[in-house]
Amino acid sequence: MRIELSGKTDMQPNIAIVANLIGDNARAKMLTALLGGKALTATELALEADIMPPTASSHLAKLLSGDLVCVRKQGRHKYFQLKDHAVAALLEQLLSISAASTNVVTTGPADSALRQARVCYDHLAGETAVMLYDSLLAQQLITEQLHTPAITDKGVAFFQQAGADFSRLNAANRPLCKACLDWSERRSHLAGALGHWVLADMLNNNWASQEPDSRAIRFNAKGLAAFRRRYFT
Amino acid sequence: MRIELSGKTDMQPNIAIVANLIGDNARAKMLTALLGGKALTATELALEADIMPPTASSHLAKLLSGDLVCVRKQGRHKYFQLKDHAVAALLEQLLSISAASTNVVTTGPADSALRQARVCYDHLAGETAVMLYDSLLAQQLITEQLHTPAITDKGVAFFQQAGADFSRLNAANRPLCKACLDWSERRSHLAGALGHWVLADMLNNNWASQEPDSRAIRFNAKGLAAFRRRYFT
DNA sequence: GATATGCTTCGATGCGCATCGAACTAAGCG
DNA sequence: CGCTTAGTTCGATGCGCATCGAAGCATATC
Repeated sequence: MRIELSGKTDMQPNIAIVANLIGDNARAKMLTALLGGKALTATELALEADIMPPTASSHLAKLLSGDLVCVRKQGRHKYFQLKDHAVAALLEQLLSISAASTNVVTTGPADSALRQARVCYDHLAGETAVMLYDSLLAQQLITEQLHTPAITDKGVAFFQQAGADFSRLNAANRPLCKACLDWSERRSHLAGALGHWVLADMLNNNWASQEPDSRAIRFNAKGLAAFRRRYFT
Repeated sequence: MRIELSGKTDMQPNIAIVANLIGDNARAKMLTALLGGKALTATELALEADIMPPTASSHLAKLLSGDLVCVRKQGRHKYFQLKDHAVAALLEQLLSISAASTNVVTTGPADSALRQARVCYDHLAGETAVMLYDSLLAQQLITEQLHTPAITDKGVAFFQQAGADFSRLNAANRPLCKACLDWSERRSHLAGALGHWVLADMLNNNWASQEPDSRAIRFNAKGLAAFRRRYFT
């Protein structure tokens, strides 16, 4: 019969609470693994910290309630990442003091084609998709808040000129813009109706094709040029 | 004599060790007390942390071996202070995160005084310090690149005229100019040997004084005028 | 010397919490 | 509708460590 964290009676320095969260060996390993910027699943983090899944789960729950990490659910996976830049900065400070060596996690398969571009459900994923997402953000064709993207007026004009029919896109019973967490890059790429349109469009234009028996997308030379010309300033 | 901590065989993240040191709330209280910049004796720290001297002694031994504090012996007194600026910066980072997480209302007068001007280890922090930093930049007494400040020739002349002895400042085993991130303002202020000199100078001139049992700095009327006259065009 | 004060070491105690196995829920796959 | 995999909850266990009283040093003052 314990009082949960919400009922912390004494206003003790929360600095101790935060530090104590990082102060556990297993949790520290998880956090340093997350410092790479990539989102990792609970089991990957368990592996990284050399502990069993139940233990990891308990630790992650604490890190969540301590606002050091956040989580994005996707299917039966839960991807964890550092809450914000302040947490990352804090960890870097700690590292600079303790001068520790970090072991980096290697994510994703060795298949470089898959890594570069592939189909994710109905939209483009992989390194190319992540770069695309970043470029759309940089050109302010979309904006992002709390990992949820939205199209801008400028973006609507841009995609209309490219041939997108927003009356149909909006009619679809699904969000127009959605962020999907990339399997190999562990970063956001564009999903939703608009993400689907981008993929369908590039396939229709014969800029690229899907390899048989694979999710890999292979650009042809002319198509890659056209793709770049359109989306990368 | 124990060699436990010194004999950490595993190259596991020392980050956990350091964080764990801060993670105990008695130790956290001591460290935040030391963030005030004053060297404190073991018993004062025990009082600060609300523990008995034996407990404090044990904690201080750990903080020492963890290189978070250092000690100066004088007679039968032992004065403790934070080891270096990195430790102070780390603590401020922690404060900024834990302050954000709990975000209890309370913008009381005590808080606003702290927000305005306070001691950060050995230099001035808070709104006033941030404004000072900006003013020094605007007058080109210092320059900044990638968040690392440096003094200009004009700045050297300025501070020399104000009474600073650069032969001594440079002799100190620490950088002359350093940027410290302010937790309340989220912007840089001046640290390093020069930052220390500025604080020491204004205290010596009786422009301001440090409130007892607090990190807050309170200007008197004449001092504030003098401070403005010197640093703000 | 004697006495007081600052600090540390020692030993005993007890709470906190990290850990894991087993059982359970959730989400795909066929 | 089973089968597989991801993740969580639960209960039991045990180690770590913060804590304090009492005694031991050390350094002062008289």
